[in-house]
Amino acid sequence: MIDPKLLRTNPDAIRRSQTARGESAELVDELIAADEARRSSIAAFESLRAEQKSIGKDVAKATGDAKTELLARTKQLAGDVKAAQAACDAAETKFDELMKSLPNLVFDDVPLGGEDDFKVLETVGAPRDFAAEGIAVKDHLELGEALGAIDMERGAKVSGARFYFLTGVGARLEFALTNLAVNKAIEWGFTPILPPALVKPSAMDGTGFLGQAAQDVYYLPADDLYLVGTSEVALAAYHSGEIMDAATLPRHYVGYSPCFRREAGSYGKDTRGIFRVHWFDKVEMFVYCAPEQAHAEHQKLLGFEKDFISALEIPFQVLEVAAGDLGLSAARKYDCYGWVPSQGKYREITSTSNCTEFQARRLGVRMRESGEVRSVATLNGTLCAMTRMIICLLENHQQADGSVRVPAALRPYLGMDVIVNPTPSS
RNA sequence: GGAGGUGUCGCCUAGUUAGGUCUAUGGCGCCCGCCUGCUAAGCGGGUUGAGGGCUUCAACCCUCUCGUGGGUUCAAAUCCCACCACCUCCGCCA
Repeated sequence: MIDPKLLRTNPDAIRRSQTARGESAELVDELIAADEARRSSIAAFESLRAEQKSIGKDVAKATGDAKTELLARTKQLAGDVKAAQAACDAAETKFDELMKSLPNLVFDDVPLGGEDDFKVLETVGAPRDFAAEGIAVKDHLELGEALGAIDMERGAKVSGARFYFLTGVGARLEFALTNLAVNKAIEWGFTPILPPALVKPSAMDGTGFLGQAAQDVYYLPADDLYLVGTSEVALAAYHSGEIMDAATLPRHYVGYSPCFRREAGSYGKDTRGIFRVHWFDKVEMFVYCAPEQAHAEHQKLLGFEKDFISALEIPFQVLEVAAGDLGLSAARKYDCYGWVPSQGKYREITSTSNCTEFQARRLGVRMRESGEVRSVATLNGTLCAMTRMIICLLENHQQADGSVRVPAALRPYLGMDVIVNPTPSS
């Protein structure tokens, strides 16, 4: 949720943001009307309530006829108050609903346009010239199956399409990546957290995943719980309803959790291997900070992502996502796209968003600074999404004989310099 | 899953049996002042929180707030219902 005061102080800023996102600006006028209705109904209720309260005290003191008389008056008042309260609730509910459907304010310098209008900020490293090395590029699935690392067939047998087993060195790769990522994050000052992967509707909604993204979310009706699509959800809701001392900000958390995505609407897209799956594990960074610190924190998160990808020696590009492709909560988003040799292109492996106060306001996360209370800003960023990182590792570091070179940073964690074909087995 | 208990303003706590100055008691802590070589102790005063209004600031005003949400009533911390969290015991379980 954005700051409702903006409706009165600077509605044009909201209109501009809506236009940049390619969404209707009419919502702003609806909101202004709803805000006015809400405010006047509150004022009406409050004055009635004040009268009722003061008469109530007289009743307590009065006796005999005077009391009977007062009681008759208060009875009338009670009905009016009840009606005013109902009107008030209705107006508030309507306003809140509209307000919740309004996406975050996009920063003015975010590139305009949609999915394909991202801006490439930087290219780091260069793809290998496999042809010059005389290597026929294999994709991650071919490599992974040969190495006994990935088992898609049994994934489908047990759980269905877009499920997989990581086996042997595949499983070890995930453990190694997880430990490398978490250890790096700890060095950077993050507090590691293992968050729950099932959350209440309030957590899901507060982080903005129940809007247009709702059809991509797994829901357990018997328990009224959602499976998270990212640990961001639980990490953001972690401090919900709390007021934090400003001196304790910024707070850096690094979470590790499974991520569940229905991938509705992506049928037929990226169907091979583990690129687009219903479940994967991810190490995620999350930051709570004062709004004025948010931009600097965002740059830091991006820096950490670049550091991690670089350590794994994956060529990549840094993109700034266009306004029309931002989620509900983000005011700005950077993606890192890693090189996927078998596809001959860069594909998304990390994403970091500055959500400013949008999520914090929905979740009631605030800070107290010299007596003043206001919303914090939240930011999130992928450190390591396992499946996609494994794809990049296998493909970029494959060698002519089908083995895979292990980048130096990962060797101590994986315990090997090169991943070679195991002795054949079923 | 079954049985019982608990939830009050930072922490502890009185109030719930008979609904009404509860505009919530007291202690601890904290803040200000006095006193005092310094500190401690002592003495006096202040201290629920949130949202909104007004405003240069301060002051001030309003609403909400006794786990949450409903209900009864002129009036609810107090009565009724539902839910949530925690604790104890039983059962089940990695």
